[in-house]
Amino acid sequence: MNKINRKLEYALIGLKHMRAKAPGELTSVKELASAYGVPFDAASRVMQVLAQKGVLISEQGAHGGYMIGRDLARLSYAELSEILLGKVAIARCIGDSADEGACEMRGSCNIVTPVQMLNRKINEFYRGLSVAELLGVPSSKKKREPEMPQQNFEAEAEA
Amino acid sequence: MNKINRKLEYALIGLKHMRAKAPGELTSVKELASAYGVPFDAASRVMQVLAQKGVLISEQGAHGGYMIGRDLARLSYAELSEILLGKVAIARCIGDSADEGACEMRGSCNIVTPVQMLNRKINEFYRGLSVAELLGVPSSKKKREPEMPQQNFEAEAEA
DNA sequence: GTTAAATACGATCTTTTTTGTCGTATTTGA
DNA sequence: TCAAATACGACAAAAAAGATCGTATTTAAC
Repeated sequence: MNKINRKLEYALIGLKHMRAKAPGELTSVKELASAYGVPFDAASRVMQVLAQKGVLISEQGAHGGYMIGRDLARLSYAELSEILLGKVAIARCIGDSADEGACEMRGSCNIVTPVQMLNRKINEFYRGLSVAELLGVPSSKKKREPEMPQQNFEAEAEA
Repeated sequence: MNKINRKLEYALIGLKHMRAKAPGELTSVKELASAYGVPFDAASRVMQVLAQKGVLISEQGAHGGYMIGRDLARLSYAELSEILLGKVAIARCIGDSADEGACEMRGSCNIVTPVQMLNRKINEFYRGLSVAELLGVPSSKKKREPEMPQQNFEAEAEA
């Protein structure tokens, strides 16, 4: 669950759109659909999930809509991804505890450790990347370019 | 194409297995299938592709098989992934030139830049990570004592 | 109060992607 | 000549992703 899929796209599109608005101003899904061509139902579902998790705040009824409910500088890309797609797992053998035994080759697999390490590195990177940063800080603030955790696969193995 | 899928798994499993062998010693797909439970046909095709690209060297005929054909320290994970899955693309709008216009939302999309930035970072990371490193360098830490018995199939499994 | 516009959400259908299998040809050592 | 291996195109099955439908609920405006 690593690739940016439609859910994640719709989330980012919506968040970027809403971030440009005045505080308290709402955005309807219809607005997103007509502005970006995203499918109404699918995008709607994504916003609902984000609202459940507090990333967005929803107002029901006529003139309802969504607005940003959390400081995006304190929302990591990892967290956003987890909300929509579940834990960041670069392969089957990683997954949530539910899928833990998903791979039938466990036990005879000789690459469990490498895969786990790679997954950990990706995770660290995603966790250190805020959604605000990803979307591009609109103000004049200096943007910190987060780097992938560099090399040292062996060195950090026991960290 | 970012996630480790079966193709990449079979490739890594095979490479790790072959790396433990003496120079010139061949590994048949049948051997991989019985040792790790990987499906013969699927794994076979992966090895064929790797052989076409010079990562492996194939010997046909009876007693044939594959052996490593390139220094894995100079083969990046990015390159391996590209051979099997095409260019590393974290979203549709990135892809190979063929898929370039794959996303119908281009033109109205407000997150092209963020997605490209993220893709670039991932790419850099994958490009700086060698397959040797990923599989765990069997050097300093795990230096093998002078020539243990060679048929160490089971010994390789590290799960 | 009725209506219109919006979110809420379960269920299902469709499409796409991934994965595995089959059939056949070719190579090569014994 | 046979057996064991790679080579490879074509197809089938399975899984995942994505979109849509139906209905309920909320709320502002009239």
